Amino acid sequence: MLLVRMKFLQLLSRKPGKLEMLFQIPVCQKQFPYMCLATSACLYSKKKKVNSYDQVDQEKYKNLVYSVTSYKTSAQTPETIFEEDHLLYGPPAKHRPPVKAETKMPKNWVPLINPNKRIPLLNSNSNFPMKIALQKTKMPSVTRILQQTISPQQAFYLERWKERMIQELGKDGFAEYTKNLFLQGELFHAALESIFLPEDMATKEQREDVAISGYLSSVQHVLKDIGEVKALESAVQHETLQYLGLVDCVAKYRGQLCVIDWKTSEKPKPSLKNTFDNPLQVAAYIGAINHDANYDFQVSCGLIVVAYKNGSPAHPHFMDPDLCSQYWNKWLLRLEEYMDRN
DNA sequence: GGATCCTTCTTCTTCTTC
Repeated sequence: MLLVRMKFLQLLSRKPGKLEMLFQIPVCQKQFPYMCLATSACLYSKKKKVNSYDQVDQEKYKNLVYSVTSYKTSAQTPETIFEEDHLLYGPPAKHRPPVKAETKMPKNWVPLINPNKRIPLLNSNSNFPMKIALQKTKMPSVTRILQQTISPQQAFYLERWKERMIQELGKDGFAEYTKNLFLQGELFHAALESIFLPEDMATKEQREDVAISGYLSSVQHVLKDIGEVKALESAVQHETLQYLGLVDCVAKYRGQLCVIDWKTSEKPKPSLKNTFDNPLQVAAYIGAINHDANYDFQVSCGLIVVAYKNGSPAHPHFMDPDLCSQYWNKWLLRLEEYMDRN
């Protein structure tokens, strides 16, 4: 045992950054209780007096030392912190098995598709897309609800990322960086809007913006599959569930009517799973449109298009009605959580 | 005209080797 510990200390002195890394306090200390090297030091001093190594659970501490020496901060996740914690302190007193998300159902379930909506036989066959302005109401918005009910795990990774970025860029540098990202997203949206609007309605100053030309070429192959644009940047509200949002675009994608969300991204997002809460956002908009009397149609599909700055082909993630229903249930749970808290 | 709102983004395990 002594040998193992000495080896451990040697290792620490060999790798100068290691000790600091071990003591680095994570952001969400409450949610992810942290192991502390003091445990080991404390044991050591005790052991000096008692001198009874035989009583020590050799296997347990061998594992502990191994876990301490083999983990790096970059590999730290809520799971690994839990694991280390478990190794040190044993199972938590009040341990409940995690509830499976798919078995959890919202208390107040409302269908995604509105069974009572009457669709006119002859749709208002107007050439230009709908654009309803936001009303001033007390209703919470989709993004606000999603932001305020983010999972502890997502919050942990986001906060960690933010801290690292600030360390690298400084507070002002990081603010500048975020501002730029937002601006690109906004410019990209504006450019798409003028592409979809009939020529006479589009803004005259259609100057080729260098900042977003990459995103636009990234999305070219998807644009070919888009038609019959029915709404652009239009406000939607769910009349029974009482939330609102601003829908990017409602149009047909390969013949199917979709709520479309255009995203700009620095990292590739080749799968829907990479888009975090975006599918919930889309499902929320679909439900809202279907329960909003301003719209004389219903939508049952979604599309998330992830565009890239360097112009490489965007990833279109199509959400069929079944997938939309699954995310609709997840959204209802988040909405419920928000409403319970507010 | 100023303040507020909705969005706009950001996360995701690693490596021991030719």
